[in-house]
Amino acid sequence: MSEGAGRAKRADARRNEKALLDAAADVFVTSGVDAPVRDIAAKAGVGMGTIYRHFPTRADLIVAVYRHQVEALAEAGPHLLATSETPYAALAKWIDRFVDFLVTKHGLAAVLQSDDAGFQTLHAYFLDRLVPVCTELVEAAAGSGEIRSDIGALELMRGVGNLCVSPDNDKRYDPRRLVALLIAGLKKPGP
Amino acid sequence: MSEGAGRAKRADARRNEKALLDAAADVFVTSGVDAPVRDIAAKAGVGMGTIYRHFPTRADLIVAVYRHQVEALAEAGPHLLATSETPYAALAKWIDRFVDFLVTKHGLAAVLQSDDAGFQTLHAYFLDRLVPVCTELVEAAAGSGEIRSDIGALELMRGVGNLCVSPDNDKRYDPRRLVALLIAGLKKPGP
DNA sequence: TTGCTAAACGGAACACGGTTCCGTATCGTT
DNA sequence: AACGATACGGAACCGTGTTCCGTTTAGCAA
Repeated sequence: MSEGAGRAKRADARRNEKALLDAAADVFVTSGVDAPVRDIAAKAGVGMGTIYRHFPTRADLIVAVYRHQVEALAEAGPHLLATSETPYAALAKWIDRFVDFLVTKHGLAAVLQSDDAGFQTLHAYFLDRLVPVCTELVEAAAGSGEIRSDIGALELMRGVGNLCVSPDNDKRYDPRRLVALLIAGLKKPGP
Repeated sequence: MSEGAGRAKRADARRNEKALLDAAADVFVTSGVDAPVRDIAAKAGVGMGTIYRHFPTRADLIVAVYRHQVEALAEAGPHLLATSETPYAALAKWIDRFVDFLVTKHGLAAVLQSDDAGFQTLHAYFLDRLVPVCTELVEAAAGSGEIRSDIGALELMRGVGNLCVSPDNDKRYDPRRLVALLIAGLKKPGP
C-alpha cells in the first residue's frame, strides 16, 4: 500500500532522505534521540527545510531509523513462541529482547513514554506493530496457566519501557533486574 | 543547621518567598511541575530575577514545595514497620503511599528520573531523605525471609518512580497495577 | 525625620532549540 | 533549450530558560 502510489520522487530527494537517515542514525547514537534538529541537518549536509519536508516530526525520523529493528522484534515473537519450552519462557525472552533494544537506544525509552502531541506517530507505530505480538505471547502464557490474566500487553510493554528509562550508565540502576522482577511478578501466585 | 546561620532576611524577601511557594504549588497542580518559570513568577506577582534569586534551579522550588509531603512519607516508614503484620506488608504499604504521592504530582515522576544537571538537588533531597527509610523496610523484609535480598532500596524506588511516569489520565495504563506486579516479583520464589 | 547603604527587585536582553516560510536552484520532461 | 513542478537552504520567528544591571526599598542610625 505504499510503493506505486503517488508521483515518483526526484533523485535528489531520494538521496537527501538517505543522507538524513544515515546522519540521524549516527547522531542518535552519540547524542541521543533528542539531539538538536540542526545537528542532524548539518551532519546530513542539508538545510532545515529539507529535514522537515522529509520528516515532519522527530517521531517520523525515529520511526524511520529504527523500523528495521522493530520489524525484527515483531517477527521474533511467533518464532520464540514456537521454539521455547513454555509460553512464559517465550514471553520472558521476548521482553528481554525488547529491553535490549530500548537500553541501547539512548533516550528512546524516555521519548516513547512522552505524551507530547508530536510523538503520536511514534506511539502509533511502535505500539501498533509490537502490541499484537506481545498480546499473543501474553495470551499464550495466560492460556497455559503460567501467568495471571488481568494484565494487558500494552500495559506490560509500557511498564517495561518505563523501567528502561535510566540516567546514562548509572551502575546502581539496572533496568534488566527490575524488568525481571516485573516479569516474575506476572506469575500466578504459587499454590 | 539552617536557622540561625547567616544574616537575617529582609521582610519583603520573606514575603516574596512565601508568595512564590504558594504560586508554584498552585501552578504545579494545574500545569505540572515543568510549567514555564514566567507563569510562576507572574502568578506570584514578582519579576524573573526574584524567582531565580530565591530558587536558583527549578529543583530547589520543587523541593521546597513538596518538602512537607516528603517528610511525612519518610516518617511513615518506621511507623508502618511497627504496626504492620509483617515487614513485607509494611514495605508494600509504604510503596503504595510513595506511588500515591507521585501520581498526584503531575510530571514529578518524570522529572525525578531526569539526569539533567540542574536536578541534582532534587535527586539529592528526595533520595537522601527516602532511600534510608526504604532501605530499612527492604532489609526488614529481607531479614524476615519474605523477599529476595539482591535488590537495593534505591533501585526499587527508581523502578517504582519510573512506573509512575504516565501520560495524563490514560485509562489503559495504571501505575498501581504494575507497581503491584513489581512488588509481587520481589517475593522469594515459592517453594 | 531624614539619610544612607546593603539587600532585593523587576524586567529587558540574551541564548537555544524547534518550526515556518519563501525566494532560489534543480530535476526531468517536452 | 525552455519550462513547470519539485525540492532546497537558511533566515526569521517563537517560546523558554537564564543572566545582568539600573532602580527601588527595608532597616538602621544620626
